[in-house]
Amino acid sequence: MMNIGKAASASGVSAKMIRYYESIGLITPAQRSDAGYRHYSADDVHVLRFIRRARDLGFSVHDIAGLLTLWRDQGRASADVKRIATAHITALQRKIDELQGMVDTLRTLAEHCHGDQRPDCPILADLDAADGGPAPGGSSCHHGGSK
Amino acid sequence: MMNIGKAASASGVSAKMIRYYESIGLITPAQRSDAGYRHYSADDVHVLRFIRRARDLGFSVHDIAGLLTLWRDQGRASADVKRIATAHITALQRKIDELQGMVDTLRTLAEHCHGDQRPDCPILADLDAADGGPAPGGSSCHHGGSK
DNA sequence: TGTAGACTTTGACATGGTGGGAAGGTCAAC
DNA sequence: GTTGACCTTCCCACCATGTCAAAGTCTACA
Repeated sequence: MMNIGKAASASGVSAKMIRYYESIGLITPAQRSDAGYRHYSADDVHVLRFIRRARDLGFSVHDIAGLLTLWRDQGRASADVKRIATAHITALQRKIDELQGMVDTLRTLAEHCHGDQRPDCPILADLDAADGGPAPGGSSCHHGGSK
Repeated sequence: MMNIGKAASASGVSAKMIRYYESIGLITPAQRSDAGYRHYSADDVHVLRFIRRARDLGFSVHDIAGLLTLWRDQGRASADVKRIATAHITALQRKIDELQGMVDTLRTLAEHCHGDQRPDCPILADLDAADGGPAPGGSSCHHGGSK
């Protein structure tokens, strides 16, 4: 049995996060010493490592709760685990695509920006009037404060 | 001149966010009517659209503050704009790589998970002992609650 | 036995950008 | 004059994590 600091370094989960996970019910409340110190067994640390690994793979705390339940359930169907994982993959991929879209746009804009002393800049021009709507007070650059 | 709701729909920035941007100093405080209602000009909406576009490209509010300053500065150097953009591209790419790493790992694990009624599951096995450290209380699966 | 230092406890507050809602004031149309 | 749509400010929530503070506890050493 070890204190929270030891459990933290052994699991890679900070003491703060261990307390947090306990507070939201992701892990069962730790045993306490007479003085109120939390005590952790090697098995507890094992659970924390599981959580840490799942977090590293980007699973939300909500997902991890599901994975932990399945992990502990000897009669689980691997299909249930796979379902959580594939849903997560899909979400991650969607996020990646979104970010990639931003990068693509920005790269294109940056490529066409000469990046020197001159003020002319396609990046700002894009931000200025990307929607093609009316650009009141001057078309692309030159905005000396609208108020 | 229009009220905040109109400015919101015209710019694509919610009224809530317009007030927030004002509160953090990203935009200058709006003019007020006698009753205290905020009033926005077409130019103000233009600024809001600029912000909206930059947010869509994933720029942080901090970055946008810099971009707005440059936008308004007729004597700016395009190099300054490009610097912000390329730094942002780098950050985005780092995030993408991180997420892609997660996806790659998860895809590999999911591929090897038969996903049927059987409990055996490489995804859980990975989470269980990914660090290769001591797995106290039983190696891979079978954890009927550690407490 | 005392004490120093490392540890633990709870609690509050911050992050970032957004949404929701409550309680109350204003405006426009009818 | 009333109704309904709008506006105001203020507070709370998210998600996962960090920081800091005040106070209590344990351990090792003199």
